[in-house]
Amino acid sequence: MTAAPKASYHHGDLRATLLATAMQMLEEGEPFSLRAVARRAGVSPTAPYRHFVDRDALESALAVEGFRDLKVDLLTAGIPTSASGIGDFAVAYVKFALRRPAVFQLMFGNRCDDTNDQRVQATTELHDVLALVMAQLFPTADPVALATAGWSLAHGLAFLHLDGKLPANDLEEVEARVRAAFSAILAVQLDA
Amino acid sequence: MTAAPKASYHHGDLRATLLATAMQMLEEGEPFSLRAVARRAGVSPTAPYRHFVDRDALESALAVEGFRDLKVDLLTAGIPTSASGIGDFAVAYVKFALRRPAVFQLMFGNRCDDTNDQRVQATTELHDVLALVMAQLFPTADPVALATAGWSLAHGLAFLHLDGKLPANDLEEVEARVRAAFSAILAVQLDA
DNA sequence: TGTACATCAGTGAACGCGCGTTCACTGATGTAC
DNA sequence: TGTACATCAGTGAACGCGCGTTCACTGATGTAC
Repeated sequence: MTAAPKASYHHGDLRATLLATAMQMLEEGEPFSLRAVARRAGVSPTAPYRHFVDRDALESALAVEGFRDLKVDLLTAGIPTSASGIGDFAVAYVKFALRRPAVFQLMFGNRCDDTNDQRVQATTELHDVLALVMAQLFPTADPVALATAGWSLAHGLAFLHLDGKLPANDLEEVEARVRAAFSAILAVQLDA
Repeated sequence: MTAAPKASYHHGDLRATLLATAMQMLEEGEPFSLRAVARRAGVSPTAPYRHFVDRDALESALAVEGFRDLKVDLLTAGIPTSASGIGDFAVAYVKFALRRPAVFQLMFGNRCDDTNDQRVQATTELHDVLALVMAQLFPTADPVALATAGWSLAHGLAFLHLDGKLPANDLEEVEARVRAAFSAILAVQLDA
């Protein structure tokens, strides 16, 4: 599985190995640290500094990978072409969060004030795509507000499940709850 | 401001002082640790162990305080009696999160599998209240699903703002976005 | 093609840090007679 | 009311931990002549 494009230097491709190792640790729920990643990659504690300026740089690179993967998951679920399609989209989002909680945390659970941070860029991109989708689905509504709402709803469901505040026994239960939440709120009939 | 009900023992009421100090630190964004709290309270690093079995016990007590305060904030905003009232409720929720991010994190950003954990109890209570509210507002809908949706939407908005994924310059901007999100999604007209 | 040199990926020892927690203690407070 | 004692809140030294990061290094690889 370790793709070694050209076994050139000492290790081969330590940068890629470190990223893969770190991602694996995140997925296994192991506590994450530069030293721990190096240890697991079978390399000295300081070797990562040849490839990442500091711990934050590694984290950032992992977050970028996470955003790439999330994008793939969402596109695989399919761009919504109907109101019910939004449910599939949201389910894909929440499932990603539950399958890779530590990665999701890394992607979203950080201040990242820096406007140049790729994490902020990636979320902006997601928001924009959602707005386009909403504009097509509901031509009469405010697409940006709808995009914010849809995203926030999925995001809230993801985090509440992640943190055990909405208890569920299995993934199907979660999926059903996500769909129910979206259809319930979209179906609301306002009185006056 | 330090209420000393009866100056009885050595300190007076160290437990309360520790809680207040810790809460203050959280609100100031200071890194939180047992030692740091003790230091700031002017007491030896081990004194807290007379009142909290371990670090987690202190955290838990702080979270409980947080939930009490959040409840007060929400009730002050007023139980919604109309669809637009939901917006006020959500605004109060998000404002709490932005005003006291570290406390909010402590309350929600934790696994807490333990069913007896007061954090889980508090969230269940919140969910139940919301379901009652929804049942009164929209008698024909599924109140539990609507409660989940409303809560998740507010929760998502809170965390996305907290983590800088929905940039805003001031509180008013956030408030406007929250209201817009709620009214946009509640106003959606489904086609078929 | 062969040799001398430069590069730079990875090493290993060491630093200072703050943490949670233990332990035996001390000394102020509360209580029994 | 006064004294002897028990309680137990807070102390202070010490532990082991893993962390991020620095530094001078070494030795394999790539390159220029």
